[in-house]
Amino acid sequence: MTKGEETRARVLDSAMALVNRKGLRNTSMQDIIDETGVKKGNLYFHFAGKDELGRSLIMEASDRYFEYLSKSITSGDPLGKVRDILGAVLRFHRRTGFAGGCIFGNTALEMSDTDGEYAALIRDIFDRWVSILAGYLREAGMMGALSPGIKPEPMARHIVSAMEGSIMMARLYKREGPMVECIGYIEKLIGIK
Amino acid sequence: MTKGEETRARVLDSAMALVNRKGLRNTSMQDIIDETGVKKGNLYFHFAGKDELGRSLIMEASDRYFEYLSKSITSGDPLGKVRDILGAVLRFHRRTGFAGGCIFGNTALEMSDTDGEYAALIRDIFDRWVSILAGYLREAGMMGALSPGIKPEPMARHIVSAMEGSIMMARLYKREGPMVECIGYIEKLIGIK
DNA sequence: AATAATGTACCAAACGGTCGGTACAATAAA
DNA sequence: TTTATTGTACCGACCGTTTGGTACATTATT
Repeated sequence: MTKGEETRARVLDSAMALVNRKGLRNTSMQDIIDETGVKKGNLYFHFAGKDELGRSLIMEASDRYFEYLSKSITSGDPLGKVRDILGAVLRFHRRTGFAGGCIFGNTALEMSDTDGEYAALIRDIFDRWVSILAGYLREAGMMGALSPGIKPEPMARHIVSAMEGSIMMARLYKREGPMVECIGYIEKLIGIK
Repeated sequence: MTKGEETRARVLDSAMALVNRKGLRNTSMQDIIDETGVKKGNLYFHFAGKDELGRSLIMEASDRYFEYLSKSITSGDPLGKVRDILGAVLRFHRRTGFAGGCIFGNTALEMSDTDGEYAALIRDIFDRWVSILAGYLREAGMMGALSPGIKPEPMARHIVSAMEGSIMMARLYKREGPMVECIGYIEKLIGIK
């Protein structure tokens, strides 16, 4: 790792924390400068502008997120894997004290009607999450483990959607209740327990 | 309605639309001036500042929203009333082409970690929505119409939370699917159909 | 006449971004 | 083995614009 790469990584790290807490638009280049100590000229040497920094940041966050999720899968059966994933999401937010919420959901709401590029980026991330869940649900369906009348694709979309809502509520109330309850109802729907 | 009241209402109207689409922080006083034609001095005569304008706006939006919801209830039985409400929410967002999303959810995500006053305001609105739904669910429970094992309060919280998630997704994908599916799964959970 | 409402001109601070220039290590040419 | 040349990394002053907000004179309304 060269000196430049290290600087870039440090910026991305700090920026991710800032954006998660304050949102993309409300995080200024100056905020990042203040927190990292990286000077303005250098910051613009590593990133073409705020837009590129923002996009790099979202992609980096998504890489880390999916790696974390896949590491958290320990069960053998498909519905167990779904449960592992939902549990991992809960643990992730519990660790942050429900501050910041989901950086993808936040950015989606912040940018989806004003910046099409960001919206497309976020859609890809959610699509990827949906397709992972749908895969496991389909597997469960073929094994007869899925509740009757539950279709994998729509259910997977609903899981992601409902979880995002619960993350938002957990953040707003600073309580884990909304996420715990959401996971419980999802498990009831797909037939876990 | 005096001329001043009319001006104030017009500002609130335009600002609501702008904030719904672009968010509170990304809507500038200048944006409101440009859209309403109201001059700067006049705007600051009617509102002490952006903060007061924002709070007035959220409260006005919540008044309109709950009035719209209560008007949409036509069923006699409690679960029918819940269904009426969810349908009204869907119709509301269908009418906007799923642009803007939920102004309360948007503001919650935008402000909850940086401005405690806004967070409290939004929590009150969601609490009110939850208590309306919980009341109907409790009624249904006493009539034996509610699915076994479903507790009114947590379920009501989950409904609001999941609906917010689905509104976010509907906005991001510009499709009604997420909301329609969400309503379907909620109805399945509480025992409608 | 009094007050409610509006218009115009201005302000300091913060914004994203650009600029010319420096420090230094690695390589190439003399 | 010096001496040029090059490329990466970094620095801080500065630019134009936008931000929320103020001051104050002017016009309508009661």
